Amino acid sequence: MSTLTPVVLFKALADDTRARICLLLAQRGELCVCDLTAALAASQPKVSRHLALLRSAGLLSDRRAGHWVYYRLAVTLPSWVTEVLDHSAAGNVAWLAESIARLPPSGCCD
Amino acid sequence: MSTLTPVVLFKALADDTRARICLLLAQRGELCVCDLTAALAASQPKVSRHLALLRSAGLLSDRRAGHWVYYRLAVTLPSWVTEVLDHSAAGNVAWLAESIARLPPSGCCD
DNA sequence: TCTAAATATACGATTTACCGTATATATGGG
DNA sequence: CCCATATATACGGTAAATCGTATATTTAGA
Repeated sequence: MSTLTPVVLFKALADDTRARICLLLAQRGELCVCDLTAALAASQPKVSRHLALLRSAGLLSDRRAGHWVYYRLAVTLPSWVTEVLDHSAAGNVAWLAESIARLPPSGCCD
Repeated sequence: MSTLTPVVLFKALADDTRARICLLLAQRGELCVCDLTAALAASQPKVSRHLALLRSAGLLSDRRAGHWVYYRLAVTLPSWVTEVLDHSAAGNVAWLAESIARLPPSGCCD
């Protein structure tokens, strides 16, 4: 796990899929892979690959519950990272809404 | 000039040279190309190329004064972008200090 | 223990990003 | 005008990122 310098963070977020995942999680707290796959309208391997990258960058943590794996922002995140994510999410509500609209109303795993 | 979505911003910052330029400017306000070249210990074409990229992304504005060209963060920046830059600069003082240390004490153009 | 569903990884192929070097442009002074 | 300085751009070449497709892994339940 490398140190979370500005460049490391920005590289991690420098992709549409990953930026949306992180801002969605900043807003929603926790989502499972199938929710994210739906929200992003992307293929499952694509989403998984990007989740793995974010996880190994130290940005996300995962939790398995039965068939499903839930992702959230890592709790140990430096405060400046949290600020970056929160302000980015707050300042781009319309942009994020495109993905939120595709989220199953009450989660995909009912 | 494209719209400044999260990904566009993060891509712009996803490079050591560009991240340092932007955070230096967030902290210092205005710097000329030769100052930046010194601070980053990088070649002049390299710095110029990255400055051009940041300028055409709408992040920076430039001002010519005689031989020198001064760069600063664009004044029209959305507030969430300013927040991202300010928090990143504030949360990475030690990382930024490596570059600050190379800045000529009173600017390169005396 | 066999199967189906959810998620993760592997592998090439293609695109994109970055760099060094060379060259162009602009500015002010002699 | 011509020259020196500061800055910008052009051109390949190389490295890195991303993707689609195929396959592996994990889990719960019949």
